[in-house]
Amino acid sequence: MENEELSTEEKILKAAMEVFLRDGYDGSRMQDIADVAGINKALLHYYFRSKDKLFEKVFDFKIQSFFPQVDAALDQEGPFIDKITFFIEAYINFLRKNPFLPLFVLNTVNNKEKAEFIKKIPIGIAHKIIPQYYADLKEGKVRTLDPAQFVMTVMGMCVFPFLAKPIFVSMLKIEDHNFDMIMEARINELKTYVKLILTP
Amino acid sequence: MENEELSTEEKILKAAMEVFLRDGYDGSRMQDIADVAGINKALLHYYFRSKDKLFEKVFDFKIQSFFPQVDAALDQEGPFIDKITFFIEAYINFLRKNPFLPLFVLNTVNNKEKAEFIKKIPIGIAHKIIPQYYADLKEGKVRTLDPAQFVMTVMGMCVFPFLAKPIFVSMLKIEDHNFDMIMEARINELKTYVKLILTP
DNA sequence: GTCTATATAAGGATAGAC
DNA sequence: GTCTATCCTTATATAGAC
Repeated sequence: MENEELSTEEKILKAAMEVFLRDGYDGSRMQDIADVAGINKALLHYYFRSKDKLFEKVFDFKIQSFFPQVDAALDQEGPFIDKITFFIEAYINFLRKNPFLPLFVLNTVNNKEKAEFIKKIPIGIAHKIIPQYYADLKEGKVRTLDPAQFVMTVMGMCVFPFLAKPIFVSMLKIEDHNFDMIMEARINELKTYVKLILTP
Repeated sequence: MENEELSTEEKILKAAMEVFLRDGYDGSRMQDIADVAGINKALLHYYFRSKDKLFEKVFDFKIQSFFPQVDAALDQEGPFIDKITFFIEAYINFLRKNPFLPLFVLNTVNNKEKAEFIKKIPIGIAHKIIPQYYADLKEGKVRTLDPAQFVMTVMGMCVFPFLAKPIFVSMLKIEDHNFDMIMEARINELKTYVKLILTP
């Protein structure tokens, strides 16, 4: 809580990220954000005018730390299988540090008031990945499958445990602090899965 | 809209399901539910006392139509691989008819006010599936892997496209009505994937 | 820039007539 | 059981002093 060095605007943004990600837009209160920031409610409006505008700033910031970083894993040269395994590692390691982000993003794009936020999401994965798949297919390096289905599968394998963490913690009877270890181990488990799926 | 035959209580429940599943607990308004039900707000409280109580009824009802039906796929005898492929088919076909249910459940169990609702979820899959996996492993019928990780994977493969539907519709540039066709095709695609992962 | 006090609106819940 | 009218709390937003 070394907020001493942050400007008021930064303190507000930091607090807003914490509260919006934890409670969602509808479940968040401006008063809660002010409390976490250690300032009063009026200042939120002084800096950001409205709850909507503050939320949009938080969403923009989080999106920019999310998709580009993970998509970058797809940018380097190499065979399709390598790109995918690299993506899995980057994605899960990012989620281990940002476990609430997936539900936050999914709620936003599924919210009828916020549906146009989908435009803010830079969805590079399909474009970057699918041509590479077909190139490798021609060379016999990968099995025949539907690359769109495969992309959905890989993303789901990575993200879902973070979304359903309370259910898995309860179902598998694990301690909360064990969860991160399981996610770390999951990286290699998923690499094995995708190699089995992709190798002809 | 043949609500004529329904009792008032049933009309309210039906409307509450629609609104709570679409907008979430925090995003839902008692007035919206009353409007959808075609009655006035006071009647909601007459029948269900409070928003919390109404929500709990909706959650209970949906959970009872969800987990038991899908878990039942795991109950019949047979090899592990067959159970999994049967589960995939039952699960995806259920989700095609209930596309909003996953986000609704995940938001509920991740909501700090509703976290104890996790106890209502009958999580049979781990108990039913993991012993069967080890039995088949001894007979050399399945590859060595971590069954807990595998369960998370299968669930994620099935559920995630429904959670992220707006993103995939945008990313893959598909029409909204094509989505269901893709999910239908997904059943066989996923059956192939799990066979590749599981077969020694 | 930061605070306290307050305006204004929204939404859950209830009272009371029919 | 069903309605209209209203209460009361909560929450966003603003006014104005410092």
